[in-house]
Amino acid sequence: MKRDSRLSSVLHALLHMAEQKELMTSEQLAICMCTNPVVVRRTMGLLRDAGLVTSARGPSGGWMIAADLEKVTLRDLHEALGEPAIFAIGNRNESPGCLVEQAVNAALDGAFADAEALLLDRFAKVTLAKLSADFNRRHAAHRARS
Amino acid sequence: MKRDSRLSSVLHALLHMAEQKELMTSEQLAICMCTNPVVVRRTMGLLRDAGLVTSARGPSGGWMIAADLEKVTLRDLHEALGEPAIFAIGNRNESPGCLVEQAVNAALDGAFADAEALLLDRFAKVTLAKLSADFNRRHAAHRARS
DNA sequence: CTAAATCGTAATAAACGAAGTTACATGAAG
DNA sequence: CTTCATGTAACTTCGTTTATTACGATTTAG
Repeated sequence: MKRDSRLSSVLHALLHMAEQKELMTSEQLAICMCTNPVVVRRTMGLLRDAGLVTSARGPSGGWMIAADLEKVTLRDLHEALGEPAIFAIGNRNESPGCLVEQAVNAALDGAFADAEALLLDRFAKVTLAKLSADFNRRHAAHRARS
Repeated sequence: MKRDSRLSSVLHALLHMAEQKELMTSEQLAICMCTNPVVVRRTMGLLRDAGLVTSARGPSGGWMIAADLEKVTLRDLHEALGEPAIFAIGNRNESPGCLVEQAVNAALDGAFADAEALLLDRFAKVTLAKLSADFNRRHAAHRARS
């Protein structure tokens, strides 16, 4: 099953943007996200709609973070992306009248709901600022080694 | 995103098999799983490899549950199906050398691992016997209403 | 005002995986 | 031996996601 890696991708982009604190074009972001400019605009456009970044057109245009790094969490990003489905496994739900199916669905749905709640809770606890700090820690360690 | 509903499907099939305690052919199971016989053999074959069901060829052949309903859990079924990916969201993991990516992955991986552990734990607590009992409860309630 | 750079977005193509289908081989029952 | 059912390989179909193309809209520089 193919995974949706947009959350991972926009995090990558946002941290890069946080580092250099300047406008970055879709083209530049496309390179660091291993994709192409149109896909970047499509994805970053969702973040813009959520007020997390701003975009500017024309020469010297590009993308910039518009929110407080301390306040933006992974959950905010997940929501900005349209809350894509979390699970790759799910119910069949093709015969809702079947009592067997109802019993099966009841058992599975409860477990999935709990796991989803846990995941979203974890997401809500990670801010961009924490990730940025983590990156800087790694960066310092990396420089110290070399 | 398209979901893998095989776990749901085989549960449906197994509960039907548990009800009638007789051999069921791939054709019969295909009908109650809303699919076709070849897909049933493919999927049930995985359960057979795990020792959960047996198959018999020839006239009067078919599929039968081979394990104790009290002992088989959803987790066993999940494993028998090859432990398919649980999450539809994941890391990009295309530039493992990038320190930004490492920071992002570390944050996401921890959250996913915990949610997965919770889900599998819940799966391990649901036996086929419990599901069957739940079905019978619903069945009784349904008959009482009509 | 014009030219160049950049985003915005629709339309289309390509890629991929899952499921469905066909075909035929294998084995068991009577 | 004939029939019925599974076993499995090969192929096709389908749906979704991502990539690409194309062009419009907007902004800056000179």
